[in-house]
Amino acid sequence: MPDEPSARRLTPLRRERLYESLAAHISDFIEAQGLVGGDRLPPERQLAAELGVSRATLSRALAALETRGRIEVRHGVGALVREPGPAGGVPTWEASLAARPRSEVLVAREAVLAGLARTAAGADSSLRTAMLAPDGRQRTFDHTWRCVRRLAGDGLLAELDDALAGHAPGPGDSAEVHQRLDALADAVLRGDAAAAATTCQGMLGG
Amino acid sequence: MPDEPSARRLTPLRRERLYESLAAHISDFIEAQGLVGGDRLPPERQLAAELGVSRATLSRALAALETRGRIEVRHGVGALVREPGPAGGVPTWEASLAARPRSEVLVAREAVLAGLARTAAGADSSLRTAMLAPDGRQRTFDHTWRCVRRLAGDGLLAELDDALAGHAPGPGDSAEVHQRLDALADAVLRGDAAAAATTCQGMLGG
DNA sequence: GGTTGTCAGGTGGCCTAGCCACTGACTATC
DNA sequence: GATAGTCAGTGGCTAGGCCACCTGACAACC
Repeated sequence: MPDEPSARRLTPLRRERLYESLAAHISDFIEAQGLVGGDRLPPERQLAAELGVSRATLSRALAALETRGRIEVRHGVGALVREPGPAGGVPTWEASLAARPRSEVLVAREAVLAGLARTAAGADSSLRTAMLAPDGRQRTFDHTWRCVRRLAGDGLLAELDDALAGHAPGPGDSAEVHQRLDALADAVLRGDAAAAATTCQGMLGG
Repeated sequence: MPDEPSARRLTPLRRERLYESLAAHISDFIEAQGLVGGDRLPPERQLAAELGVSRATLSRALAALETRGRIEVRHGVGALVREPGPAGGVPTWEASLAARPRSEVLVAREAVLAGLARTAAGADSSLRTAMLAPDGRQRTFDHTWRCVRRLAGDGLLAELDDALAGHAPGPGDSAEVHQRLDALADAVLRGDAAAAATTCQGMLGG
């Protein structure tokens, strides 16, 4: 099948919804008027009339602006322009983590570790056995941890772990760590969620 | 102006809009039904009728889910579940949390809770006694939790808790929760970090 | 004078009802 | 077989309305 004429193919023309253009328009309006944090936008009824749209559509545009952090809509009060937070806008993982001392990141990751271990202990029994059987188990943090992560799936905790791992390295290969890893693996293997979580506590911070 | 009674000051009680709860509800529904990328949600009219809300409100909930990247709404087609991909750009707290089903947020917050409880148990002994003495202790989740949070300080875990709390409410006031809260408070009071953390496990998810 | 209670006006939240625009599949037609 | 027309189902948007909420002013009370 020839698929090369993509160069001449028309793009699907991503139709923009009215309330989305409206949101952009209002955002421009905020800037043009020089409105700053705390200033109030005109009431919905008036704004809708001036813009020539229904109040429902305008309201959706405002809701969109709110989820983007540009304004704050309060029942009985109105739509308030929001001061762009530190580093302009919505906080990102990176910004938050970079601003914290590593000790805090370690504590946080430890908590995430415990949560993941707990989740892993609740995974399917045969899966746990296949991945963590005592024989052939490698006692490095990275290996054991990969197994636990695999068992725990890729939920929000996993995403957190990824983000945190970039700002705080795992432990080394000391005898104490090995002991902990064995205990962790055994607890997960047994399906003992509480024990698995407890084992993780203090694993990184010493 | 005296400003010290901040301890007794009530929180503004962030009211949740119907369409926001609805969005969370639908997100749960997607997960419960095991819908994956490309699957279609029921049409708006039917969904609205089943959920007992107006179509306008339901539509707003879907719009919210769309801006968060959980679904894609196409005119004339329907609402399609989106595969949770990297989805471009720097990940923000909001985007990451909103794109996840509430169950995952609960699990994550539980892990954070355990970490904070553990930290609180390591706080200064006199502080712990002052805040969590058995007499005069209020057994609501919010109150006990505020004390633990205060004891744990405002590190990265606290920031995480704030972010997560916005996307998954705490537990109610059942007898089982009260029992857990008592156990938690006692563990923190004793300075038993492991017990404090263990008590938190399963507190939110049941 | 300061405090407290009341109330009306303005605001957003949500609803009902409906029309319009878009999409996709089906069906004649050539 | 390919094409064009048709149609049912879908989301987009509008109009008008009621309700819950917040605020500020004002009156009543200490």
